[in-house]
Amino acid sequence: MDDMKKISNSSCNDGLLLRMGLNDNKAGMQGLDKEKINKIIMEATKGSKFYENELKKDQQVNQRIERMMQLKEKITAQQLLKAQMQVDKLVIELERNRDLSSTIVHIDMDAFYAAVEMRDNPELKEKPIAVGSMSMLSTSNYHARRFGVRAAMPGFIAKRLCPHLTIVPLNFKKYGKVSKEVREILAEYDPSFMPVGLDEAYLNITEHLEERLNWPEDRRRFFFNTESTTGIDKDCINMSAKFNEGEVSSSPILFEDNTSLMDDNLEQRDLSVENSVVFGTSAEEVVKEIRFRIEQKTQLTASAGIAPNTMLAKMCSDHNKPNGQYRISPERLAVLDFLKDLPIRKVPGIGKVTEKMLKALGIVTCSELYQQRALLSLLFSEVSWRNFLDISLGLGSTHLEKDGERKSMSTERTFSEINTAEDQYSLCRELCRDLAQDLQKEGLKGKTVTLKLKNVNFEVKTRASTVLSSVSTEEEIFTVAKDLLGTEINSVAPHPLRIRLMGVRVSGFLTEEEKKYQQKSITSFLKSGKEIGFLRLQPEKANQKYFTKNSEAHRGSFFDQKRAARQLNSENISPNESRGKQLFQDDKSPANFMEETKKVADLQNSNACKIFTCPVCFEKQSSNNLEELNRHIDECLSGMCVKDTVEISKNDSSRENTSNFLPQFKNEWVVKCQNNKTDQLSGTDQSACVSDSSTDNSTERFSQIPDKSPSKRQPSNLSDIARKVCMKQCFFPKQVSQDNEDHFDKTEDTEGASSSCFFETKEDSVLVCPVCNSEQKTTSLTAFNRHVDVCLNKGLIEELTEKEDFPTKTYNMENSNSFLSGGLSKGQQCTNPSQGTKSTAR
DNA sequence: ACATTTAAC
DNA sequence: GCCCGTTAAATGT
Repeated sequence: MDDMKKISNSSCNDGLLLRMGLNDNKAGMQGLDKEKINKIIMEATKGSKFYENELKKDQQVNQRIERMMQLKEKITAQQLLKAQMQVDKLVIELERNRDLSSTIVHIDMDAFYAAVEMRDNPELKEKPIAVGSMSMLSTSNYHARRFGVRAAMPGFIAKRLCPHLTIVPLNFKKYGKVSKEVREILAEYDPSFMPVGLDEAYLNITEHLEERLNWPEDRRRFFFNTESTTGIDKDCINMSAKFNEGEVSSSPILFEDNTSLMDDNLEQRDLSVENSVVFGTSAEEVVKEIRFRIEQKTQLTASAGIAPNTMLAKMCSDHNKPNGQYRISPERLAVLDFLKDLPIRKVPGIGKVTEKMLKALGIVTCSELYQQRALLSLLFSEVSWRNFLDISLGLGSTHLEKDGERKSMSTERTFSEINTAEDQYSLCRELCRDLAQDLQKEGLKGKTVTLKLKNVNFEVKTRASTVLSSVSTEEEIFTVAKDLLGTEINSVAPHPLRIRLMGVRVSGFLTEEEKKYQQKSITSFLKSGKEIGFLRLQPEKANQKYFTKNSEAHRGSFFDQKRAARQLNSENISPNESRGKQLFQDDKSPANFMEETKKVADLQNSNACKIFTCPVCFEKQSSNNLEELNRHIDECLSGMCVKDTVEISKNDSSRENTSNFLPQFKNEWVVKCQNNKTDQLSGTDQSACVSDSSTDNSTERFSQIPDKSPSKRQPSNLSDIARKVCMKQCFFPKQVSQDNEDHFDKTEDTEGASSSCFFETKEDSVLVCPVCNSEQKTTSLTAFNRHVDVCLNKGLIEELTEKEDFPTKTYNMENSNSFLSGGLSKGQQCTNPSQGTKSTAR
């Protein structure tokens, strides 16, 4: 299937058109020669919008090549020499680490979809067929290939090449079922084999080979399925017949590969038991066995490659297809010999464009690729030329890594021209609906929505937008996508946007930890929070702070639980008093939480409240939809976050306040801001953010004696409070453990009116440390703060060293700085250690 | 981070 | 008349 692909869209590239020829035309089955195929394709395609666009793309590639050639002209002999030395140093290193000890197998089903269709409908057996539609073919059988009918070719062109072509519609369910059958066999040889699509797989049979050496013969004996073999084309693909005829080692298709002569050609194949065959213990024998079993089980044939790494294995499976296998023995020279004259286009990862670019440099084969290694290192990016070097040395991955988490999900549709905005929006909504469904199936939520459009001239555009709160429902995705669509419609106005394809993608998925937080995020918070915040109490300052804090941090159940407990308490304790030590000793029981949850539910059902005052911007928000309100608050807060960051960089005193008191948080904060930057920050603001974090030396905090007058600690405005609140919430979850939970609860509670405790306390008073719970005589607020600070850090270390899933050293204070900056530089999601601690999510 | 391109099946 | 759908990664800005 894969080398049919190479022909796709390359009607102007005649070099590729006849690669696949099976020269043995059967009686009555005419094929077409290369010129004829080319001519027909050209006639069918020339002048079309599609073709025009192909030409345009081709021009772009040519320009790219031209730029490369200009770059090449400027390279001096000196530079080249230097590059040569550097690259060759690397080559030595690579050679030293060459690993030939693994045995990797690549299995590739022959013309898979077509073969399945032919199996299930004997009428098709002798005919040229293709699977797909008039607009696009997925694959074709070998009869059809003689006419130049390939995968990724539109059906209508295929029909011109081969008027008798039968086009069978796709039936993925069926292919999936067959694929599963094959995979069941493969799993026996490598339980962690790696499927690639429905018709391909990589296996690492290194272990199997070792075990197999001790296997008794009977364990390597397999029986013919006489039923399934009867219907198989004896001339071409019936392995069973070959075994039966005893021409096992001389079979022209299956065993023609020279490697089978190298190690086990003398092996006695035991056919003594009726209708059975015993396979040997070599890699070749294992692969023959696999292919035999696949055919017996599915009546379909497979090709296979055996080599020391995946790249070579894949190239090997292509070498003797269909229904053949090939092995590169695990020796350096065997590898290099295989590559010597191999066209680079045969290498997985080298596509049409790369081929063309390299050809412009006179590179066609892998050995030429090696010869030009120095030049390539000067013309291509590091990743590219290193990859080229690996290719030319025959290096590849020697183990199969299972594919990680999915990174995006999308859906797109091609249709006949749609040019009214109305239709486009409703189509967009439909796509969002489909995508939302798929996302929910996998429980995914993402932060980036990408809209893809292809206009009637086949020009493709993508537009993306990253939002603060992740999206997963139709409505949420559509909200973002429709804006993107609107922008595009406006950009061509007053002309209509004429499109033939639309797609929607969601990416930037939440990590597992983020998901946990998300489950009980702002929405659930406000559902419960509104009871005390919006219904019961006037939006006084203290409450505003409270909400700002809680809604901003999308943190989890810890806060929900604490909040619920506190709410009960708040009914007995007036918000303006007892924020000191008394509060620290309050009892919170799990039962309270349950009660509270129930209350919240009741409240929600009652739908009592319609007008809220936003605790951030103070504007009245009329809505009976909590989600909407939450979104508003979210936006308000994020806007404030950004403003505030700028403020931090400008206002030294406020920055010192925070960094002095709870230095850890600042990094958190910056991470948050960085994530928001494109929405709100200019470039300079961004850099302010980054430098802010990089200059924050967390080790200093222990030695540094803060010298801030209490008045300077006074929060000056709401955003200042919000910042503290935000930072604090990022911080607390990672410290929470069964034991000291309550202490933190108190701390958090205090934060609701934090100024009364930490900023307005008279000197010489006794304060209870919210961390260690001990009484601290404070001569100055600074001293008390310092104590809390040290306590917090101690707690942090203890907490984190208990967690097995995170390397302790990462959170060692001496290293925390580099850890945090490392996290920042990646620009990834919050790399806060709290993400890894289980204590935060219950 | 976004947009586009390349490559794969 | 008629040219897919989905994902990942590299590349350019």
